[in-house]
Amino acid sequence: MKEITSQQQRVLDCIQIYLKKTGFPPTRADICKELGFKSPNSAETHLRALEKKGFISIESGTSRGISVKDQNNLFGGDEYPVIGLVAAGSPTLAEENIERTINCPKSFFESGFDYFLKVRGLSMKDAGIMEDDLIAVKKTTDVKNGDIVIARLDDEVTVKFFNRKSSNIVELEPANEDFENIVINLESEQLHIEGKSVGLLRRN
Amino acid sequence: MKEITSQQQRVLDCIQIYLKKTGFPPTRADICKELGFKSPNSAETHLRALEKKGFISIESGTSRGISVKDQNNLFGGDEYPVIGLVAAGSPTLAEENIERTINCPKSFFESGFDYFLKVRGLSMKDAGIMEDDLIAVKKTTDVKNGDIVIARLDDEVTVKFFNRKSSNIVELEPANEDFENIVINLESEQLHIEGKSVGLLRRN
DNA sequence: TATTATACTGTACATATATTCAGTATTTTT
DNA sequence: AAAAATACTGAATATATGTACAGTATAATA
Repeated sequence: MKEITSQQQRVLDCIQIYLKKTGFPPTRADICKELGFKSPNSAETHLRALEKKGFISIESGTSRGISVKDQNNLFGGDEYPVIGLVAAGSPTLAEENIERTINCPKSFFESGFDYFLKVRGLSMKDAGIMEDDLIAVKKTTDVKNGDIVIARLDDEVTVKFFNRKSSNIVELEPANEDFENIVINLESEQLHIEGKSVGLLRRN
Repeated sequence: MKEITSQQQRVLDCIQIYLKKTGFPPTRADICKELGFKSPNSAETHLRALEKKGFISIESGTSRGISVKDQNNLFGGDEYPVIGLVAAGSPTLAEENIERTINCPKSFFESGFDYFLKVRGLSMKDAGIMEDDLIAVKKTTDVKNGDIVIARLDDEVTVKFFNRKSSNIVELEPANEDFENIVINLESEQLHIEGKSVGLLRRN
């Protein structure tokens, strides 16, 4: 980041104050009005200088297309996708699978996570996981017995307790007596671990 | 704040995401592009509806003159206290009752909320509320039958389903067959509704 | 000394953008 | 049953806005 001149600093301050007050960036004319310039080109040249020095970026041809580069990332929030637990197909992050996104601090769930998975059915109800709950999923294949995992068998995606019985046998256990354990022989069947649950979010 | 429709929510989300990504609000055309509308008037009417309902404000004659009202602003979170569900005494926000705080976007749970309550016991397990879960509590006495309420009887604080049987009789119903309904005669006993659950947060 | 950066005024114009009007259709409320 | 709200398409237009061009002047740099 290069040195900034006092006038450029005034323009940068002006942009930030305007943003805070109105919620959107100023036009060239707005900056002129605020700082007493009489030509929009005064603002323009300052903006170009600020862009060149890396303080802002300007979207060409776009009204109010100024964005201040954030060196002070205060909230560290992020948009996390919500993915529907489709019966067939893996819960990829492809756009067609994303129902919506949720803004949530990065460190909201202890180990960090990658996306929310919307739960279908009640197979884990005794673990307190109900229909339409959002499970915070961390993408990993490093799971231990007792972990709640997101597993894929062929094209079926399911949320269950993970339990490795032996080197070749894995059991996926529901938390609902109406459902049966799923026993998988890794020699004859393919089991894909998408990730594990690191938290849960429910909105009434 | 009036009710928002699902399409209006999509538009509101779109604005927030666009803002986060670019640093400035979208135009009508931008919204159309994002959401697949074919006429800028589709975005316009949604924006007017959102303005009328108080979710955004629009500066007339101003390009990208959309600002999201603070109470809906997903960015810039707040610290919310976590209160232990002590067996005796009401869950006040007094400092000695606050275990810790959690940074969380203001409108993380739809209706807004005031604090997190840490759950003790399993009396609501069939409603998917487990030990150590954090219930997002909105302070209100305006509760309907079927709501999950935080109620105080003498010095005992409890989380239960609310069910008004008649003008004088209220039942507090657990979601666990090992527990009994609590029947309260409002003429002889004091029932204090601290608030209701608007969401739940679990961290593994 | 020539060149580049800074710091402006002023005019002009293409286009980005808000916004109105005219329709159609469905759902919700009164 | 009527009215209002929701949810769009499509076309048209006034204006808000970015941006280029033509100048002037001073300070910093090579």
